[in-house]
Amino acid sequence: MAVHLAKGTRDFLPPQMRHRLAVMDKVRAVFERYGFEPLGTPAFEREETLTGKYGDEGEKLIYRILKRGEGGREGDTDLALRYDLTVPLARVVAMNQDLRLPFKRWQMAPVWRADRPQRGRFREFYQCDADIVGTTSPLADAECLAVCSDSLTALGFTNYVIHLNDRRILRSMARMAGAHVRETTVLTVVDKLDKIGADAVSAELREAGLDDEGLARLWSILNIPAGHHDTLDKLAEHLDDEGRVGVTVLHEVLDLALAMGVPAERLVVDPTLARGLDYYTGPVFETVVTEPKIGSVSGGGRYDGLIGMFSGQPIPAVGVSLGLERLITVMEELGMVGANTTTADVLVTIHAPEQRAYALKIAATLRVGGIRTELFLEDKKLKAQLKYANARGFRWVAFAGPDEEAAGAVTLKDFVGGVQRTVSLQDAASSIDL
RNA sequence: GUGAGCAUAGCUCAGUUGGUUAGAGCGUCGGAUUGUGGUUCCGAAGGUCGAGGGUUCGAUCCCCUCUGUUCACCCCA
Repeated sequence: MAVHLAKGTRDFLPPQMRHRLAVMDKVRAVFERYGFEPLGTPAFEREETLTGKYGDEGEKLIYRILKRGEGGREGDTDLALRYDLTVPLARVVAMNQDLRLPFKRWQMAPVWRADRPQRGRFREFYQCDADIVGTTSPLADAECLAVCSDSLTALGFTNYVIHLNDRRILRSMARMAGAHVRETTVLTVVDKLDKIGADAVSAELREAGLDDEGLARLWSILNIPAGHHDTLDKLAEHLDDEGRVGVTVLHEVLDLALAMGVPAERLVVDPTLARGLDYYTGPVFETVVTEPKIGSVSGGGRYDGLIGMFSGQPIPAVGVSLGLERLITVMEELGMVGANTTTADVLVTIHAPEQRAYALKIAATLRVGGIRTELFLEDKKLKAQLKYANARGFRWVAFAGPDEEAAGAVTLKDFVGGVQRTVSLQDAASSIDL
């Protein structure tokens, strides 16, 4: 029994797989409702495609693939598993400059990260992405927020909040705190605010080299309560020119998202939201659910410089990514998962070896009639076959003994009402109402 | 990369202050007369008590190492 899964990976048995597919179907329906088109890319990319895009922390988590042959034995790598779906998209856009812009694509696929697994975190997980390439219009940013909100609503979530900020606001904020301190240091510490509290944040920042004046300026910004335009107005008073550009853009994105139907209480401007990925340049956002505490279920933002890293031609883009397993973990905890049902609706029994040919005919007839039909594959008593049907969650059982066969009929039993009736073979499919 | 906990049947867990045949519930399989499920009853299969080493007359139980796993930090979906 020394058989194990690779760390951070999982099998999905039929009940889980059904649920995953149902979730993906709902999200995909939302993506397509907004006009996003499907895209597929390889599981692995050339190493240099992925490196230098995610920042130091992210880069460490990239799975690299050894070279085939001699180089591999020496530890050389030249390929890497995709870390997200955004960088591969940027590569696709750079390689297909005849794409008509704006290009809107969705993609749902596994990505891999060499992380230490824990609750809601895996080494292989699915991202559900929707991105808009080729426009700087804040309409695109707002649409990503709307898609995110609609997806969560479609899945039945009611307790999520999308936190919105802007990379330029964050940069400006760090600058106001003290130009001599590294921006990322400030943002990393600030990001921990809700976890470790204000005092600990101050202590860490002072340790990082912030003086009292800088700290005071920083806190006057961080203490601005999360909200809507009021938050942005106050932010503008404390930031420099670049920060105010971010503020202006967020005013617009916020208005547009609300106009697109994102509920006001599900969207909030949050000056403390920082995002780690290097490639973001403008608005950034992250969705958290208030009930089970489990990181974020979705994240995204604008990355106007990424595609240019591949093609030299700067092409703006913005996108949102939903984490499938995060969504599912939350849904499971909240009891949002539906009942477990079999794939087929009807089980056709084989009454006795003499009726086997007739049973096959029944199954074939039902299938032609569009009914999802499973045939019992073993030689067992009717009782055992019914037990099987019940245990597996079939709603209907079809059986035919010598009497039915002689009459060209079939008996259909509905487990729900416990009633059964015998109908002609032609009428069988239409007699099953689900 | 850092820290802590856990590891007994397919699953969830008991248990032995170290002592002859390690238990339960659920699940699985079979049975309760002739062509009928869910409930009930009866029965069966299934464990080298994570792996290796040590202490001991004797270890599933104590010690060490390893592996797996969970949770937290970092970071993130």
